[in-house]
Order: sequence, then C-alpha cells, then structure tokens
Amino acid sequence: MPKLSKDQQQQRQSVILAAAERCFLRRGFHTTTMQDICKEANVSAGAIYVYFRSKEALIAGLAALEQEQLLERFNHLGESGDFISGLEAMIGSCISEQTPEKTSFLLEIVAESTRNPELRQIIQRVDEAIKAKMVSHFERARRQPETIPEPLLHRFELLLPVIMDGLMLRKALDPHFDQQSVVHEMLQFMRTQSDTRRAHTMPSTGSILAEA
Amino acid sequence: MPKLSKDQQQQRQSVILAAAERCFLRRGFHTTTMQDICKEANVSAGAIYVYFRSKEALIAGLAALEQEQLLERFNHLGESGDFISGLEAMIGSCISEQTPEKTSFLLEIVAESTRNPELRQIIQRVDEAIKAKMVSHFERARRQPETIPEPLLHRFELLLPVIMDGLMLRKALDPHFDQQSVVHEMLQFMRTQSDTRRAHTMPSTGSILAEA
DNA sequence: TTATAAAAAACGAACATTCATTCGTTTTAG
DNA sequence: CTAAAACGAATGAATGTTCGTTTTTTATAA
Repeated sequence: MPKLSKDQQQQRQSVILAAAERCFLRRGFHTTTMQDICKEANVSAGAIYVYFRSKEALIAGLAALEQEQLLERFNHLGESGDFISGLEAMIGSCISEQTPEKTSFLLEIVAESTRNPELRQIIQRVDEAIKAKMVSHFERARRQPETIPEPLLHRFELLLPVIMDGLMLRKALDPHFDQQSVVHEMLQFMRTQSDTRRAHTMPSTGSILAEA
Repeated sequence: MPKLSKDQQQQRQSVILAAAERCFLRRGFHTTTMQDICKEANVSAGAIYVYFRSKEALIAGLAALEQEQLLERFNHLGESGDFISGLEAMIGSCISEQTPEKTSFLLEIVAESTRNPELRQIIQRVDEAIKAKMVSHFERARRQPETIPEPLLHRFELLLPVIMDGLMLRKALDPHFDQQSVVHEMLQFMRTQSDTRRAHTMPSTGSILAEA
C-alpha cells in the first residue's frame, strides 16, 4: 500500500510544526498566515492540511510541544541533592528559554487559552503535572526537617508558581527586566531563612541582617 | 456652527468605548467585529469612525483607560499608615478587579503589546508610574527603620511586581486559583519577618517558627 | 531488477467568507 | 440654513480552506 510510513509521516509533520514555530515566534500566530507557513516549510497549502485539520490544530500542536518541553525542565528539580539548588537549577533552566520571542508566543497562547477549551486543556494538564513535581520536591525537603522550617516551606510552595509566572510576564512587559537577579535574591533569601532556623539552636548571632 | 460640543463628543466617545469594552470582555478583541460593537453601542459603523481612526485605536483607547484605572489603585498604598497594611489595601484592590473576563482581556492586551509599539508605550508608561509609587512607598518605610529590616525590604521591592503579575497570570490559567490566600500568606510572612527583626534586639526567643 | 498500477501525498490556483473601512446619502444640531 | 454627524450598504482586501490535477511512493507482477 502506497502510504508514507509512520516515521515519514511524523517527520513531515514535525517539519511543518518547526516552520510554523519559526513563523509564530517571528510574528505571533494571529498575524502569520497559512501562506507564511507554507513558504517557511517549502510546502504547499494542501500538504499542510494532510497533517493538520486547521490552523487552530497547528497552534494546539505547537502549544502541546512547548508545554512538553516546559514540563521536562522540571526534571532539573531532582538534579541536585540540595532542595534549594534543585529549585535553582529548575528555575535557571526555565529562564534560559525565555527569549523575548518565546515569551511573547507563550503569552499569546495563554491569552488564547482563556477562550479556547482545547488550548486550555493542554496547558492545564501540564500545569498539574508540574504542580505534582513541585509538591514532591517540597515533600522531599520536609523529610529532612533540619534544612528549612515548615512555615517557610509552606509559603514558598504557595508563592513559587506565582513568582515563576510573574517572571515571565515581567519579562514580556520589559525585555530588559533582570530575571536572574530577582531569582538570585529570592534563593539567597531562602538560604538565609534556613540559616535563621539553624541559628535557633545556636547562639543567636544569626539574623537576616547578617547578610547584605 | 453645527458641531457637537466637546462634552457631547466625549460622551459619545465614551459610549462607544464602553460598548467596545463589554464586547471585548465577552469575546476578546480578536474575535469581536466592528459590527458587534456597532450593535452593542446602537451606533452605525460610520459613527464609530468619526471618533476612532481604526479598530486598533479603539483597543488602544480602552487599554489606556484600563491602565489608568490600574494606576489609581496604587493610591491605596498610602491609605493606611502601616507599610504592610498599605500594601494589603493596594493588592486587595487590584485583586478585586480580576474577574476572569477582565483578566483575559488584560492578558490579551499584554500579549498584543509585545508586538504593537503603541500598546507597549501605553503599558510601559503606567508601569513606570506604578514603579515610582512603589518606590516611594518603600522609601517611606525605610524612614521608619524599626519596622522592617532593610534586606527584607530590598528583596520584597524586587519581588513584589513579579508576584503581582504572577497573581494575574495564575488566575488566568486557573479561575479557581485562590489569590486571596496567597496574598494573605505573603503579608503574614512579611509581618513575621518584621517580628524577627524586633526579636534581634530582644531575648532571642523569636523565630519564624513561632508562627504557625 | 525493472516495469506498472493504484493510492496517497503534494500542488497551488481558485473559492468563499469574513471583516475593517469607505463613501454617497440622510438626518440632526446649532 | 449649513455643516457636522450618523447612517449602512457596498467595497475590497485578506486569508483559511478546498479540490481538481500532478507527482511520488510502494507493492506487486513480469
């Protein structure tokens, strides 16, 4: 039977997806036309519609890909034995992907997802998976009760997702925004607070003032 | 000379703007058509173009309005004498405006602003004004050095804009997201930390563990 | 190995629809 | 009475999608 092998089909599909991504990063998906994608992929309109039901499906496919990559970055959480260093690695990895273009595109997707159920589902699914990874990272920290006091853990658990989203939005609003230093300060803060805990059982020299 | 008075002109314009806002909140500005707005405002297409150069201008006008309202919410900062209570009032006010529809619309605007210079400028201008208000709020706190230790102030100054943006994005991703409790915990945290400072000059019983 | 047929894949011009915008006309305000 | 304001049908450009045709691929027969 004259049909492309699954492998060949998938390859073709990913060529189109990659071209679409380049277009979307360049101009956003509202302004890129199917013709733009055709040119970028060196493929005809008809060919695209063999692999994607619609422009919307293309966007959804790309969003799914993007989200999958995001999820993978959270594997850095377990990379280092240290709880905070794990966070540092993960956040660093997330930040490194935040080029202005990527950030714009992600924002566009999120904005669209508030009105498009398919997109919403794609994002929510990954969001929950991420949350699960975070929870287990925090649980792991709790099993070593010396490191970080519980109330602090609890609050950072609440705040961290907010901060990470905020880092992205800030970056979109201001391309010069220095995510690095904010993250650095935050982690430094967490470390200092861990010290405070230790100071509790030691002569009380330790104060958060100790650290400039 | 048969020309509407400035007042009448402005009234007409704001009727159109208000109608546009209802439409945009309902379906987002990419999907609402000029005809939608015409119907909503009980006005003809031609009439709209007397007051707005284009659909884009309508969007920009509305974004400016929205941003103006946001800026005003930061006046709550000085409402209470207490530094943290001031933050609480301001954040509470900001949160109260975050209906799902409003949040979607804001996100849409922000996403668009990354590719539209006019929108970007509108947002950046207000963003800077907000930053100025925040800075002065923090400076005021520094002039009362008993309340909150400087390194903490410094870090919250960095983190607060991030957190506020994050609160919005989180809310957009998950309409059930409980902004209130995150904010509550954060403020509680700040208060606890202020206590820690006080504890520094007192017998060292105070630890962040003291507070559940 | 080569030729062949059949079906999938690819092509790309054409289609149909959707809108933002215009403009000739009518209404209305001063 | 005059000029602005409003009307709203018409315009025309943009663009996602289709479909009749051509090309390519692969399975099979010679």
